[in-house]
Amino acid sequence: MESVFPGGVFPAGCPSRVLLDHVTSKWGVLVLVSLTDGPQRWSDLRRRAEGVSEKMLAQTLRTLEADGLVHRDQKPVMPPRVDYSLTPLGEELAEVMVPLLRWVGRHADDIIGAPAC
Amino acid sequence: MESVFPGGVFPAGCPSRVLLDHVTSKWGVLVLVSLTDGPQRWSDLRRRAEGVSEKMLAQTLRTLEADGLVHRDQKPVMPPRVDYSLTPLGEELAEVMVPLLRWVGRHADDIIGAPAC
DNA sequence: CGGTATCCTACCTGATACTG
DNA sequence: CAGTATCAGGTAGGATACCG
Repeated sequence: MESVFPGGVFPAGCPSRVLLDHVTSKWGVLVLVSLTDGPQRWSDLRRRAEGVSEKMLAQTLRTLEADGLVHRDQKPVMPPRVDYSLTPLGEELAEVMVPLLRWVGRHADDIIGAPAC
Repeated sequence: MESVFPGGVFPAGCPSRVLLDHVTSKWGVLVLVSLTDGPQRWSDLRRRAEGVSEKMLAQTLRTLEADGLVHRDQKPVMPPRVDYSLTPLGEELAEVMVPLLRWVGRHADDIIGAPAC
């Protein structure tokens, strides 16, 4: 592979580092990829991103929403109904993220040494 | 995009989650991508993954080496010389990681709101 | 040069309770 | 249902000093 990031990857404190931290965060990855299956509700995401706490799901969604990657659609009904979905920008990101997740899924058992999953 | 991970992304506690945490860790990403430019020494990596502490660089390299993604080549000379490089598996991973980094680099300024970088 | 060892802090996590 | 608030506890990560 030819040189991709000559002279350092990203400067520290650079916007790229901040965005990278957002999208590669433990729950950011799982939420983004989960949303590739289409709009989902809070409770869907809690179930599909298994293990996420309410606190971290809220925090993650707020960050991704502020970054313009996730859209929050709240219906003014009772009981409340909120749908989360990828924005066009988020879809674009997901397209480069999914291959990474697929690769991890394919090789994880070999690399880590599957403790029954 | 069609359904990619129906019924949840990865089960919690699954090897995929562990490997995902390794390769999407703050410094894991930077080290892996930095090594796409070829073998590099400890001091190179410290400089190119700007901001990494010695502790975290050591920890990150040990994890990636244990996962078979990074190769450590120590020459028995004085002063010591150690070269780190990607294994074939690591190269494969880098190929799906680099598009993500490129995307982040392209959009970071728009999304985060560049504070002079 | 290429690391350990030590300490310390910040954030993540988990549990519980409460609200529109 | 879809969150927010609070607090205790653990762990990832950072700063510093030292070593072969």
